[in-house]
Amino acid sequence: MAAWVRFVAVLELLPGVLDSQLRRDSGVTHFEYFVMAVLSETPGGAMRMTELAGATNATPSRLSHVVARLEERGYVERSPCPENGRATNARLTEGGRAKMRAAAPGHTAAVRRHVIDVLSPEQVTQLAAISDAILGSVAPAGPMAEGYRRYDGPAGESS
Amino acid sequence: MAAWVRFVAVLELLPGVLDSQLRRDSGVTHFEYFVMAVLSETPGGAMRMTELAGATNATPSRLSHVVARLEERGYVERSPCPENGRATNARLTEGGRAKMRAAAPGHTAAVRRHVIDVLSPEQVTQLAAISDAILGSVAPAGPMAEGYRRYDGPAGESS
DNA sequence: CCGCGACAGTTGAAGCGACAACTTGATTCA
DNA sequence: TGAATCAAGTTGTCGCTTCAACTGTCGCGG
Repeated sequence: MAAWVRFVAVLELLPGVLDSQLRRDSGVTHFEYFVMAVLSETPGGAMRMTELAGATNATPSRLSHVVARLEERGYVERSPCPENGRATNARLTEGGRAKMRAAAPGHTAAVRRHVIDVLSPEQVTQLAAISDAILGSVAPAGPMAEGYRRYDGPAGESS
Repeated sequence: MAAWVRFVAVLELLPGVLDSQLRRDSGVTHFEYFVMAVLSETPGGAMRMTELAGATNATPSRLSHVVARLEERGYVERSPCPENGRATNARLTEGGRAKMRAAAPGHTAAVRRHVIDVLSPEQVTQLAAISDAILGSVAPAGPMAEGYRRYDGPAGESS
């Protein structure tokens, strides 16, 4: 029970801290940053909306709103998929890539300072296993099933 | 960084799952439930707003809005503090207590199903320690007291 | 006694996310 | 072929959180 109360506090506070840092320093939310980070790591530079929604653990609706805002600011471009008339491809623009380059150092520093650096290497490993276990019970019941699994294999370079 | 990506997914998905369960089964949000839970555990049954904000990791503004909604629904009552004219005491009503009794079983079951039961006892202990460490860097003045700050500026080294 | 700053809490506007309804393109099958 | 069905996204609305500004109170120095 004590563990749960502390964990709830983390769930409540940490997103706000990360959001604040990115918004203050770079004018983007953490989720916007994460969306652009995922896009910046795709080989082709473009990704279909549903796939992007799965990779970012977002509902299609949320992703649509966010990408619309990012497009308005010139960080992302949307274009209808040639092969699939109902699909849409999202692609990071050069401006979006520049925004990422500018925002990444501050964000990674914040993540390290608030999470990674305060944990021992074993605790980081433990956190990965714990997160995995929780995701296993939460993701199937959540809005996005199986989406997080695309991060199972390789160790990504995001954030 | 693989650990971080998984943890971000948990931060993104878990609150939504808990919120959904409580909202669907009991018509309250997770934060509303948490506020009432803290109130229900106070010896006197009442608590100052600032103290309650600290205990629930919320900003004064957020707590004010939430308590106003809870008061409208008859779950909480506010009364000016006799000793301190500028302070306000929040107290759980009998209706609020009944709401808690009705909502608690489903919520604790959800917490167990999605978090506690999928972790080993050692992992629960590890999660408590990890949460504690993160809280230490995220809420420098401590979440149970005032002095809660959202972001205290860049202090780390950029890589 | 009065003014000034800090404290406790509230309020209103703006932004973001959830939910549901909708549009449009693909698929299935008789 | 053509209607029923499903999939991919989008949109509109509503509720919650945040931010800044505000009201009222306490404490203190002059």
